Amino acid sequence: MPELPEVETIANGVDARVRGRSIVSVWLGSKPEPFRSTPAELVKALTGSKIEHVRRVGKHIVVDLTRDSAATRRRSTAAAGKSKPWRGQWLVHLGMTGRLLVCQPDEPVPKHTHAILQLDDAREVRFVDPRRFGRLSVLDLSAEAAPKTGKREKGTGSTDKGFVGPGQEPLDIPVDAFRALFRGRRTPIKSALLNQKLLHGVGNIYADESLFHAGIRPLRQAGRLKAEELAVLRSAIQSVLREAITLGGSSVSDYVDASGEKGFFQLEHKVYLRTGEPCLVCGTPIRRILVAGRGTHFCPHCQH
DNA sequence: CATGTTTCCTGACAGC
DNA sequence: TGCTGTCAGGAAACAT
Repeated sequence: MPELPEVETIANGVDARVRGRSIVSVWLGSKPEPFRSTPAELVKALTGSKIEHVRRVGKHIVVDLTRDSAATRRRSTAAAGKSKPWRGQWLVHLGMTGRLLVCQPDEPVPKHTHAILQLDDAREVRFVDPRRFGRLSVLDLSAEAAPKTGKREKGTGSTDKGFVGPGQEPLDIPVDAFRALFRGRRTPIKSALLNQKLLHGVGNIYADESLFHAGIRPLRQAGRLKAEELAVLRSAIQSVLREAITLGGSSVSDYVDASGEKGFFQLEHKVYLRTGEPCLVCGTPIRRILVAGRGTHFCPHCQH
């Protein structure tokens, strides 16, 4: 399942392949689940737009778009010659099984393809998602300034600067801010790590792996961890995520990057999906419990 | 507000 | 072989 390292790998791969290209046409499938914006809004924002940049924010892929206002919009009544380009963003969340692929047009279109963007060099960006937990949406950043109150960002973290995600970036957060996230929380630290409104980007695999590296049990109350333990946990999260990015992510399930390549971090997993197998540090069998409805793996000897 | 529980989906896999 | 039942899990909706 795509978490921060997988999304980063995919976003970088797509960026390298399509940056600077324009979207000629858009096809959307008939299943409604993947569309967080309406199909009309998606088509309107994407068609004719230029892809300026593809990057990761939390677990989202953010595609920055521009379009010359003069070219496609009705002639602006005000300032005739010098209209600013329209700006928008395409947000892609891959959910559990989503893929964002850059393909040649003659490659067969797999089942569960929900969106195809045709580029000006004839290649296609395809969104494929069998389980349909993924989500596509668009933001109109040019319109953002005018509507004052009313539609706030409602936790999705969109501002006039565009999408900033629901929480803090695990790789950037200072240690004091990291500690503050968990202050007073009674929920298990594993649950808190999965809460995207606190840190965004960490999912089930990297929560378990980080807690193992930090030597902290997943059921410890988040607000009762010592300052030193939280500092260690933050470092563990960052080193695990960076290592995973370096290796191209974890290919469990059917994850592949933008060109269909698998990652290799799954070979480095110390606890995830190793239930009953010996801990690689002490040999104690890895235990599996359920926390926040998620399979949770830990070493009862190494983690306290 | 904080926290826990249910729901959405399909593919994979166990068991018969 | 092929059917049925179970399960996984991100995030939002819903319940407490």
